[in-house]
Amino acid sequence: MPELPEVETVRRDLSKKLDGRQILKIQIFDFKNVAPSAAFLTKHLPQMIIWRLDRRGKLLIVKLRATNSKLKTRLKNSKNNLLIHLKMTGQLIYQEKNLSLFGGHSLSNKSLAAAVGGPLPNRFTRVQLDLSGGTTLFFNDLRKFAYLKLVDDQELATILAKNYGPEPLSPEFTLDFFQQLIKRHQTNIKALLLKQTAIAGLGNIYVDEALFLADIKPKRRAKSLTKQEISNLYQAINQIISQAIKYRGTTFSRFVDASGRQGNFSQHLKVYGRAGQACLVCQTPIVKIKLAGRGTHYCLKCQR
DNA sequence: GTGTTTGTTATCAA
DNA sequence: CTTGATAACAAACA
Repeated sequence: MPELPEVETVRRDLSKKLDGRQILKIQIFDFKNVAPSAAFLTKHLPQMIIWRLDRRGKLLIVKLRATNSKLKTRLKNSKNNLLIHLKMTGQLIYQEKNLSLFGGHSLSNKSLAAAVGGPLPNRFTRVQLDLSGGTTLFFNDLRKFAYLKLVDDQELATILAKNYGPEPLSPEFTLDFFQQLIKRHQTNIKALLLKQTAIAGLGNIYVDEALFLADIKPKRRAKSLTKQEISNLYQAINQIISQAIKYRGTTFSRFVDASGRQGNFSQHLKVYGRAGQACLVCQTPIVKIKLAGRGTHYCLKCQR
């Protein structure tokens, strides 16, 4: 379940590998979640150059540019932003020329094979991009939720403005903003933190972790939080997100980085996935309930 | 066969 | 109009 830290890990990895590379060929094996259409991408992506990778919340933005001036003119107001959303089980895996991740070299191991699904391309590969220098980018997705969408600058601006609130660690995410956001909502605090239009980037894992760190029960009405609690939660969110980025994200089911490796933050999780196990602070068993339609983990004693 | 997993959107109610 | 709550989607796994 890639959330902000996982997408940021992929963005940083891929940025080093992809910046300046040319797209030579695109093969689309699954057409369902490709926009505007598979035919459009197949026609327009080849020859484009990847010049930068951006991210907004959980959305990865591949900035493209044309290779020659003729093409540039034609594409001036054209679709040169490739949006990639990994949703639940999407993966972007980069492979060097003649160097399979499974070819018996050092990275090859069982957990890697399990998370990726075997040598690439495999049955989970939805799109394959052949790039300059003999390199390849595989877009894998077990469940078909993840998508690719090619848009122009105008569409991109609209999408970002409409769907994404400020994100943790950004200048826009101030304590003042956070206090006002929380005060004007009646819903439970977990549902609010999950809402991307309110705050972009948090998902189920980091919401549970941040609420534990701030000693706040997920079911609490947002409005009922005291000024001190809001401040604690604000700090908890920033701390969890920056730690998770530092540890290259959390692998719970299938997240892998651009080299197919799992994230290291899993071992730092304090409540997510620990139902029935002792709270690391007070030893009370962690409970699991359903809230906002999601599995929700918390400590009955620590979180009020 | 059943229940579980979650990011996001659709839908409906107030 | 906004806000809130819930179902639905997808596919594999225990």
